[in-house]
Amino acid sequence: MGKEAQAELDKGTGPYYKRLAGLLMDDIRSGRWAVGAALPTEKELCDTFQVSRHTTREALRQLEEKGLIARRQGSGSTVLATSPSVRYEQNIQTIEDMLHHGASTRLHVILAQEVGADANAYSSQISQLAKTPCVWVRSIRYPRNDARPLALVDVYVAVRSKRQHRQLLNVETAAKEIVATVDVNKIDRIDQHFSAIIVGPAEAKLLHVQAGEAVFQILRYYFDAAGRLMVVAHSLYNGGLFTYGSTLRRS
Amino acid sequence: MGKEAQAELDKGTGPYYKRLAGLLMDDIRSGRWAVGAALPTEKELCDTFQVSRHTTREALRQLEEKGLIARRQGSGSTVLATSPSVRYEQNIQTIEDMLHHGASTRLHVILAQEVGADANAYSSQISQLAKTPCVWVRSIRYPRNDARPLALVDVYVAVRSKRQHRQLLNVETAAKEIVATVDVNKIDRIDQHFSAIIVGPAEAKLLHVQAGEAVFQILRYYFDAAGRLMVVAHSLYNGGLFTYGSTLRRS
DNA sequence: CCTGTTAATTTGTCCGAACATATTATGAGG
DNA sequence: CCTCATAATATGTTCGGACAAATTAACAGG
Repeated sequence: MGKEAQAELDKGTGPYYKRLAGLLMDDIRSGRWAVGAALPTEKELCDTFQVSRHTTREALRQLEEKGLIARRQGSGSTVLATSPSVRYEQNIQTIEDMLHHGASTRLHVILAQEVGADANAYSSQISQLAKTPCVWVRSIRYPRNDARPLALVDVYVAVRSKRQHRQLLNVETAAKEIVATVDVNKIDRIDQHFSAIIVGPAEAKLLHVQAGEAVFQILRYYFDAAGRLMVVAHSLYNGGLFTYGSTLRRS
Repeated sequence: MGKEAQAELDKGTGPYYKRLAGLLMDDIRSGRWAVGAALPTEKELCDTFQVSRHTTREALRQLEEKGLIARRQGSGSTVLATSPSVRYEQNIQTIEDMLHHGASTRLHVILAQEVGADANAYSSQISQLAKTPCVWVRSIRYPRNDARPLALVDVYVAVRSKRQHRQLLNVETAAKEIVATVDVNKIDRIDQHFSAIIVGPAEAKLLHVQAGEAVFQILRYYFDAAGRLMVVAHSLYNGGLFTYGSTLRRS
């Protein structure tokens, strides 16, 4: 029985574990094992292909890295997908990096207060999803060497500690506290929504643009590893001064 | 000499290879080995920490996966970075996925022609960067069940084969050919630029919106694995009908 | 001094074995 | 029939050894 399988491996080129991984990928793609179904055990693969457990495990590791299978100690391996998902990744060191705000801009907090769940859609989402009080911090972002406002940023933070609460309500320390909350090391997932809208009169005044101008709106939801909504950030960028750029690389 | 190092390992908890990986990460972060410098060889690590080569290799594999070191057969391991870069990734199956255009929209090509390097900024970039002829395909994207145009899409394709050239210049087949060119399996990097602008009269007419409305502009550059610019796509979305959303996950 | 060959070094691949740990199946007892 | 302890199963961790393949260092010859 294992004779033919072993011959199959010998046909290929390169390391055995890669050949085995390739064969298993072909089998998965062709539907030999459905998504959710169990793969043969390591021992069975060893016997079938006449290779050591080390080689088998190395092959399975390849499949795992490609996101094709999941392995569970004591249980076995199951098929997750029939073809490797193509992933593009964004490399960032800080959230500020992502927003392209480094030392080149400065943030001026103009308002920091606690809001109820009925204040607006964002605060209600925070209150409902995070089940904590919500603090609203409004600030204006200016480019360095330019007096014209770059963006109006409304941040809604789910308060998780007394200290955080105190820092957020202080106009002097709110910005720093937000950056600490939206630390890359704490944030697991970011949902982003980009759109173009015509600015309303109130926001236009704050952005120093004429009502009826185009503004670039970014709405971001920050979640931690536990899936808890930490922060909602609503930014309105002066359309003429700002474009958002990002690079996605295949991983 | 190795006694203290071994004791260091025994202090921790969990598998040895993880402890060793942790110790090495600490050392790298603290600058014990500068970026670009060589790590101790596997044998040296084995002797120092009194573990088998398998354990050492597993630890080094962890560092490699985090992008902290590079390993080269015959040469050794060198430090790439002092701290793991935080990476957020976007999972997509097709580029259409990324654009949130599935079966829910249809594309109508209205123009397909070859353009010179002097036609506009995009075609000149194509011609200069890709050093090939450039075909310009203009199309309108409609939502299903809606006659109002969703977007005006100008695509500039670097022509790389006679067949591709023929397909692109045919209004019937251009769309399909573009999708084939911008296949996820061929595209290695995507540069994106988002902005909000006030639509000009010509584009407004095509989008069936009033001049002076806000439109959402996305400019995308698609590069293949060799770093060659394959396609430039310039999209103008009806601001009222479209928002672009994406989810970034930590990897 | 430069060059091409050889030897030493270093990581990559592969095998065999053993025990640890998590999960699942079994079965006795209520 | 349900529950809980036990056994069987499967992956995880770790050791030891051996050879392959790539790189680098040493060296002899021109």
